[in-house]
Amino acid sequence: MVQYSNTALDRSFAALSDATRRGIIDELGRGEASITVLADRFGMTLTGMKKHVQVLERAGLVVTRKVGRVRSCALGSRGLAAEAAWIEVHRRLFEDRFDALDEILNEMKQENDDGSGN
Amino acid sequence: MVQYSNTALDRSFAALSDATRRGIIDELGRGEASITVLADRFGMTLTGMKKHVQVLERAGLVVTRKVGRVRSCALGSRGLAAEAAWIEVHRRLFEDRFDALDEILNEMKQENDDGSGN
DNA sequence: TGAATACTGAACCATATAGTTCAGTGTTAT
DNA sequence: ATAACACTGAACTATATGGTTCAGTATTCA
Repeated sequence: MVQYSNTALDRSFAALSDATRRGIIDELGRGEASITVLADRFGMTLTGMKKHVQVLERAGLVVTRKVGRVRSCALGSRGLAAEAAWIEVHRRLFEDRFDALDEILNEMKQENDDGSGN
Repeated sequence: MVQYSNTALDRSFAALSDATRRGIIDELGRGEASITVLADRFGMTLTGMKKHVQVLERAGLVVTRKVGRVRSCALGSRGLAAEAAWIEVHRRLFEDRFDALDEILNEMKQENDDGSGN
C-alpha cells in the first residue's frame, strides 16, 4: 500500500483547475492589479474575486499586499517550476507507454509478415 | 469583461489536484492495472477507487475497458501535452515578471549609485 | 467632518470531492 | 449449479468550491 501526499501540488493544481483563476494569472502576467480591477475584468463581485485570489495565494502562485485601502495582487516568486517538473516527468510516462505499445504492435506485425501463421 | 472557459484544462488540472490520482498515473506508467489492484495499492475500497478512475477518465488522462469481470485501466493516448503547454507558457509569464522586477531594482540601484541624492 | 472607495467577514446556496457501506449484477472456476 | 470474484450503483457523510448578498471597517479625498 502506497502512501502519497503533496499538499503543495494538491493546492496548485486545484488552483489551476478553474478558468477564472487561470485568467487571473494571465492578467497578473501583464502587471499588478487590485481586487476591484480583477473583479471588474471577470464580471464578478469583490467577495467572489477575493476568494479566487485567496485560493491562488494559498497555492503560492500569487502574493498580495495591502497598500492603503487597496490590495495589490501579483504573481508569486515561486512560479510554476514544481508543477512543470511533475508534468514533464509524467508526460514521459505516457509517451513510454505508447512507445511500448508501438513495439508490441510492430512485433505482432512482424509475426504476421513472416508467414509462420502462428 | 473577459470570458474564459476551457473545460478540458479544468478537468485535467482538477484530476491532478489529488495525490491518489497522481499516484494512479505513476502506477499506470508501469503498466495496465485493474480497479482491484489499484484499490489494494492505495488502501481504498473498490468503490472509492472506481470514482478516482472515473475522474481521470473524464479528464481524458486514463482509458479503461472491461475484459470479462475485470476493468483494465491504462494511461490515455491524449497524454499531458495540453497541460504542459499551458504551464510552459505561463511559467514564462512568471519569469518575465521577475525579470521586470530585476530591471526596476537595477534602475533604483543605479539612481542610488550616481550620487544625485534624489 | 463626512462621503465615497476598497476591501472584508459572515451567512447562505448549489454542486463537486473523497470517502464510506450495503446490496446488487455479471463472470469465472469448480 | 454454485461459490467466489470483480465490479457497479445508490445512498449517505463531511468538506471544499464558486458564487451570491448584506453589513460592516478602514482609507482617502473634498
